[in-house]
Amino acid sequence: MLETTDAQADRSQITAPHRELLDEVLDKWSLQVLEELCEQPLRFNELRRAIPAVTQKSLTTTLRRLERNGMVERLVTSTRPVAVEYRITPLGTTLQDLIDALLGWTGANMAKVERARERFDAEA
Amino acid sequence: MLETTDAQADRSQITAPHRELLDEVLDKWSLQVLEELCEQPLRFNELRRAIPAVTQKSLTTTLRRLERNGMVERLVTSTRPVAVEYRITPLGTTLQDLIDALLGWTGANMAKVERARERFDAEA
DNA sequence: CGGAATCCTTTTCGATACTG
DNA sequence: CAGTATCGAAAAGGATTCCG
Repeated sequence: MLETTDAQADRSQITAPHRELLDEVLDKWSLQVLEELCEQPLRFNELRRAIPAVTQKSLTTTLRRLERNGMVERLVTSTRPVAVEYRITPLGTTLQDLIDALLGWTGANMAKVERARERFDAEA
Repeated sequence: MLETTDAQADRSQITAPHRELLDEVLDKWSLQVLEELCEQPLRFNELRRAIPAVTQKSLTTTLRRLERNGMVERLVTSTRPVAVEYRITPLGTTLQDLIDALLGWTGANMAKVERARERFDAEA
């Protein structure tokens, strides 16, 4: 049978909200921010230093989105110059294994990918 | 000690090429294309129909990138109107478990994320 | 059928300046 | 310190037209 059963079909039946969530949580900067915060809570400028390539604007956007999605929480200490600490939430930690798996995958397959790229670029 | 050992540090020591690869392979359309091709080889217009929201331009770009990275292969049959079939490569299939895990994660946590969003939007 | 080429609109982005 | 506001440049995306 070529037709899938209902039980088989549900794997490809991913709804748009699910994909949008992955987009928000797995993008370039989110991934790096989550990596850092999984290790330890950090303040805004500590994150900037930990991820040198990120601009202040992008970091703000990324943190707001992660906060909105419940991945990180923002703790404000009302001292003289305010101190803002970002830390991973329990929900955020559920992503850690997946992120590790993704990074593990790149580590394991990067060489093959680069050879594929060379082949592709060569024939063009 | 706050300093990480060399052994601990390598988890966060992800190089830029690794992240770029994830960006190319996990983006919005790539994810859906890989899902489809993991199930069965498809032709260009079959993919368009399987992913109604994608434009011809975006699909072309996505397929070229996946092909360049060795995730899919492009098979041209020189019939009268050419037939082009796309199929997942062995390297591409190594991503399937990760994609399934990602989709599983969204399924398991989507409700929590939506509640987090409501809380966040409410206090704003 | 499977695109490439073009045009145009729309996000996105970095840089800069300013604020509590 | 931790942002917001603004502006211009750059990149991405959609619609349309054309081609082997």
